[in-house]
Amino acid sequence: MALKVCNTLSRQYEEFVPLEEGKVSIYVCGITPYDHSHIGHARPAVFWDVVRRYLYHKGYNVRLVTNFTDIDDKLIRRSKETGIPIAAIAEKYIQEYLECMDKLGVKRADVYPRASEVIPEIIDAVQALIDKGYAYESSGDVYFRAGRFLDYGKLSGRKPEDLMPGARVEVSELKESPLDWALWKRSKPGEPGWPSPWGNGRPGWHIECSVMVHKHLGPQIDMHGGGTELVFPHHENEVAQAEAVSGAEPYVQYWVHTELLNLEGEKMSKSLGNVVYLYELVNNHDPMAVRLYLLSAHRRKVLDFSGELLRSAEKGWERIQTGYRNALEFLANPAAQGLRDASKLAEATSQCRAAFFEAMDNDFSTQGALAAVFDLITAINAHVVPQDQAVPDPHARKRVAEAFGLLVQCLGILGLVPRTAGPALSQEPDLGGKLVDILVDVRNTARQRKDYATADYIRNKLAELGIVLEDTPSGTKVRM
RNA sequence: GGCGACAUGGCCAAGUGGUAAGGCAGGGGUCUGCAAAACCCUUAUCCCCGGUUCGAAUCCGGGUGUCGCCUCCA
Repeated sequence: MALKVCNTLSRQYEEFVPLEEGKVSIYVCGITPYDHSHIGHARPAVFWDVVRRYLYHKGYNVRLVTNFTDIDDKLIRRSKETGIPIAAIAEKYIQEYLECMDKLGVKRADVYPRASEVIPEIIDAVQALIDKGYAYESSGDVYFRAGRFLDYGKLSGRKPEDLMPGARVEVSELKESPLDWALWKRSKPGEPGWPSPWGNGRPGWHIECSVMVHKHLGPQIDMHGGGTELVFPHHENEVAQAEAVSGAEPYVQYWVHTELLNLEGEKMSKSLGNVVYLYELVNNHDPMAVRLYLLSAHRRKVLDFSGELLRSAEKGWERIQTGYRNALEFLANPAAQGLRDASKLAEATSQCRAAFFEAMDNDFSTQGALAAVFDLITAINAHVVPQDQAVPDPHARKRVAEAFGLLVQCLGILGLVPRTAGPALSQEPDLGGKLVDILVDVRNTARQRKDYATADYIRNKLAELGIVLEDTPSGTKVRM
């Protein structure tokens, strides 16, 4: 099967062929750590984590680089307001971001370069652009001459002449043209700066990414990601800078953008006060349910966030885990030798396998892949039944192992990790587990006496503590 | 003003020409002391109007609507 990717540059689905066989280089624009990360930041992170896992599954050696913009106007402003050094602010929010990513099951990137670490490389790139006539110095600032780059506008589909009228571009007498952008900014008093051939200054925003890509991945890369709002001007400018410096074209083979995430229909904005912070979300909800929610729509569609949608994902995630446990318990029990219909389970397994990989190959359609997972769960639950309802079958264990193996593989690619806490607390030697076991015993004794008032009381009280009791033909199950 | 995306059942969401995946919610059943979980059954002709085609949610044209970008932003 061939992987197809919808490329922002061509606006078409293209078969994925890496520059170098067996290797994939990916750069994804990261965050500016001047405040708490919000749910929107998690979308590209989770999406690219899945891409990375899938490419790995397909046998590629994947190298992923994501930056932190730790020099920026917002950080400078924040530092002035609070009196806290820029580096300390950045460090705090970078750590918080990484902790949230860990909880969401996002694997760490191979490199997390920071703008402040590549100042020499940035100065070299800016100098190279000046030398080639693509940039000019003006009162201590250095600007990129947009008009000089003939392909300017090819990524975003904009023509330079369209951008002039009505556009709210920054007007500056220092620029030759309103379209030009700053590669290097002279530091004002009190602002951080680094010595350069043009005086004390700091890098403009766009240049850091091109430089980091070049430094960590080379002049040309396979995939570049980020939110759609970055297509113009950020990525457009990046292309111009990178190709002007290196002469290598295309800078990026596949531009893969993720759509934005809205909050109850509106753009998240601090001024509106409708921001959902990631650390709160991840601490108050099962991070895996959050992850499932983030994967519930294709990356190129706007995703809306609401409590209702999160609850929906939480229920769905519980369902997946129930099926997972169901198969696991069967396999853990050597006496289990029967299924409702072993051949149907086998058939369903192979259909789900095909559907899952077809969806993933189709521009990483995680929602389609999830549909296959849910179908697999349904098949497992329908056929892995209590043994008194099962039909003994010599292939039963093999069939369940296949289905479970596929489930583990699919969840692994999607990065969804079921709770590993055993199905029964009795397997855990801690005091709490033992106490619950005693209560379950007491309750079952009461049930035998038909003392349902006592039985329900115990069940309800445990439920209040988040401990769920389920009576099944094979005994009472305990779930946390 | 320019560029672009999207409009599918109560909510969310697939579908890249052949007769509508999946999740949540709802209804009916099975199971259960009752629950829970699970399983089975059940709810759509795809914004509107034209056109192309044997055949379109899927292609083309025109409307209407929602949203995003063009200024910091995942």
